[in-house]
Amino acid sequence: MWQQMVTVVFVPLLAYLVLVRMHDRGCDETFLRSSHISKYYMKISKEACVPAIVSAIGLNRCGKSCRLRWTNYLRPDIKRGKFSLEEEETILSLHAILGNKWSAIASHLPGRTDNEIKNFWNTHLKKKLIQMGFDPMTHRPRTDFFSTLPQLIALANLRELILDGRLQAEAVQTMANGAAAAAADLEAMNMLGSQMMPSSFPPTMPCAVLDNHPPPANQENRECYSMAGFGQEEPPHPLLLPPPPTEVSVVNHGDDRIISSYNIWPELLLDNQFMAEFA
DNA sequence: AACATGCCCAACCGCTATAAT
DNA sequence: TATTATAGCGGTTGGGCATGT
Repeated sequence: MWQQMVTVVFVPLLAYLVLVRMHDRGCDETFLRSSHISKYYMKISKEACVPAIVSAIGLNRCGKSCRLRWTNYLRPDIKRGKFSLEEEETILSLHAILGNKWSAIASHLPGRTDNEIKNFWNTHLKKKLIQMGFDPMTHRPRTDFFSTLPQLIALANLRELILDGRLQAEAVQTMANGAAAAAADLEAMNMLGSQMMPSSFPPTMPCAVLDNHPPPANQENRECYSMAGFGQEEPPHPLLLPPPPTEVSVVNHGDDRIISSYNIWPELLLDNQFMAEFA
């Protein structure tokens, strides 16, 4: 009886005290990673023991704070360091499909927390996309005023040069033609943009639905953009687009004969609940 | 050296869903 | 069934640090 109590109650409690205390005093990461005691906390954290522990050791953390600190920082399987190119590409691809579903994205990146991915997105990837001229939410080329600002400034500078008479007549003619074409393109893009996404985005026009499951929002956007013929001349980087529906075949175990096949949105392939029902 | 600025990231906040009582 | 506690999630904040002036 006493032996059981010691094993079940006191050892995990002691382990957690040591873990938190040592970390709060700046214990090194190697200890946390190699230590087997952290696994006890994995068990007890699910059992509402945290508030008792918090009050017992006088930490300035509530249970919730402890849990967050564990999941986002102390957990031994957390991967540290910079994101690799592969991880970056994975995040971009998944974000195109899932949007700001950080936990869903994190589930496909072992060792990375949703918080870490969210921070990486907000501090790096989002800016990167904006600099590249893409809307970070839709992964589509931006059509708003600020995204075309550099081109507008270039046009304004060109006009100044022409008015100053600093350019040769022939060069002026060539550049002016190009500028006029660019301005027409810009105007067309902006007109289309204002028609497609005036105040409410994503657009609400009806789009294709497969197998009674609505397509992901980004896919819906893409369908609508595609129907409007938008962005067809300069397709965005493949990593920025959600992938098309995937064909899934149901095969007979006996003779490998294909019984039937379905088109399923990639987002649903990542959805365990849907796949369980599908199976 | 002192201050300003910008970046990074752990932690916090508020909300919803779920479990326990 | 109603209430309370906890877990999980996404958005946001603020402190520490590096760099620039």
